[in-house]
Amino acid sequence: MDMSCSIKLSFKKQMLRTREDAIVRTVHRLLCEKGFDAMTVDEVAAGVGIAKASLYKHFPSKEDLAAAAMVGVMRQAQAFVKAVPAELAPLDKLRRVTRWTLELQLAGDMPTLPSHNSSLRAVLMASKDYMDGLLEVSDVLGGWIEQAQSAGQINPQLPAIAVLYTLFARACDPVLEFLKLGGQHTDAQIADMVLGTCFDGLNARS
Amino acid sequence: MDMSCSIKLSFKKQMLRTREDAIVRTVHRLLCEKGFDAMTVDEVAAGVGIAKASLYKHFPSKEDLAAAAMVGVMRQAQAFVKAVPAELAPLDKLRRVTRWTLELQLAGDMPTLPSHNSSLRAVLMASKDYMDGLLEVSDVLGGWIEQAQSAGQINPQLPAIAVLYTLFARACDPVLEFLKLGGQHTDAQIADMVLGTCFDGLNARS
DNA sequence: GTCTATAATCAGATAGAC
DNA sequence: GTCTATCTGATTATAGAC
Repeated sequence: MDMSCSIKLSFKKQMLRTREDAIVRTVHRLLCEKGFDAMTVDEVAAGVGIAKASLYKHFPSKEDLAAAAMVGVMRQAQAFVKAVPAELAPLDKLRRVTRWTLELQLAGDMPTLPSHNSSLRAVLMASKDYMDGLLEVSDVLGGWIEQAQSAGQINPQLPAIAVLYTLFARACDPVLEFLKLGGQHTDAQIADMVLGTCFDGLNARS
Repeated sequence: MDMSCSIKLSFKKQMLRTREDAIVRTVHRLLCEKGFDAMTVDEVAAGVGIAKASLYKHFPSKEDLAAAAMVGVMRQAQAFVKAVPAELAPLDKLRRVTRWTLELQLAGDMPTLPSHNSSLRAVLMASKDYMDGLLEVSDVLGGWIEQAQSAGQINPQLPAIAVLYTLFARACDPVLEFLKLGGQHTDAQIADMVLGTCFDGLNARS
């Protein structure tokens, strides 16, 4: 008897979800194109094709808009990490994930956030979805790092956390952008150089 | 006969110079503490102890304030590079300069600018003092890089410009900040780790 | 050149009708 | 939930007296 009602509700929910997906996609695109600071809420509204006030019915602040987009990025990362072939050596797993972040940036598909914005950090850290993803990715990578160190593939004298941060930092490495602007190398060459520098260093191998 | 006049002028100029030095010092401090975006012109005026309108008699814009501070940083860099002992191996010269930038950051003495701000970039690139310093530092480092590559100390397969960018990027490496926040290591240890990772890579040496 | 006071602008967020 | 219209606060920059 109330089937029509439940169908209506589900339909409404689906519409809501679709609308919010459209918002998040626009936010993601703008974060990739110009970064958090340069992105305005007006632009987001215009990009989605709705009024700014409507945006605020879905997300309470600009920071929450960005956080929603970052949850999507983190989900992508979780999916990629899970799909890394288990039979690879730990070092090769780390290289694959790192290369993936480099390629995302080179393709213009990596959002850039200001690392010193405290209100943004607060919202990100208050997001359970984001933090769960970040922690899971960190755990998996951390395990690979320790395995690689035990196997003598990664310098065992480095604290694992330092290795983890160094890999995370590749996801916003300004070297990529500068080399790309130079126009002297293909994206693949740039990725190879930065990946090589990260793992092998600048020194010539002895 | 007009000696008193020329003395007065010189005195005035000296006062002007002193005042502008005070402004630049305050700007430098605020750029180190909070970065360009978070720094407001009101804060600069309050820090110097003068009215905001007076600031604008000395510098035409916020960007020019930052540029003046960056000229000072660039002069420091030029002086440091010049003082590197000529008898060192090229690789060791590069390591010294890189370590110096790491220590500046760890000491909280490195200004942070938003790399995507176009108006700021325009003002910086229009500053002859800044660009001259940047070019000279780049030239000297570039020479050392090529020497180190010829001597087989730095990977000769890497384009020199990629090496240069990689070293410049250490001057704003977020890994330093994260490791410092962790509180598990001293500044010296952090500098050692990042310097080692930069030149030797994450891999265990074969 | 320095000040007080104010302009001008921009962007995040909200009120209230529908 | 969506809209138009507006508020609010922050911030860069300037006018004009002294």
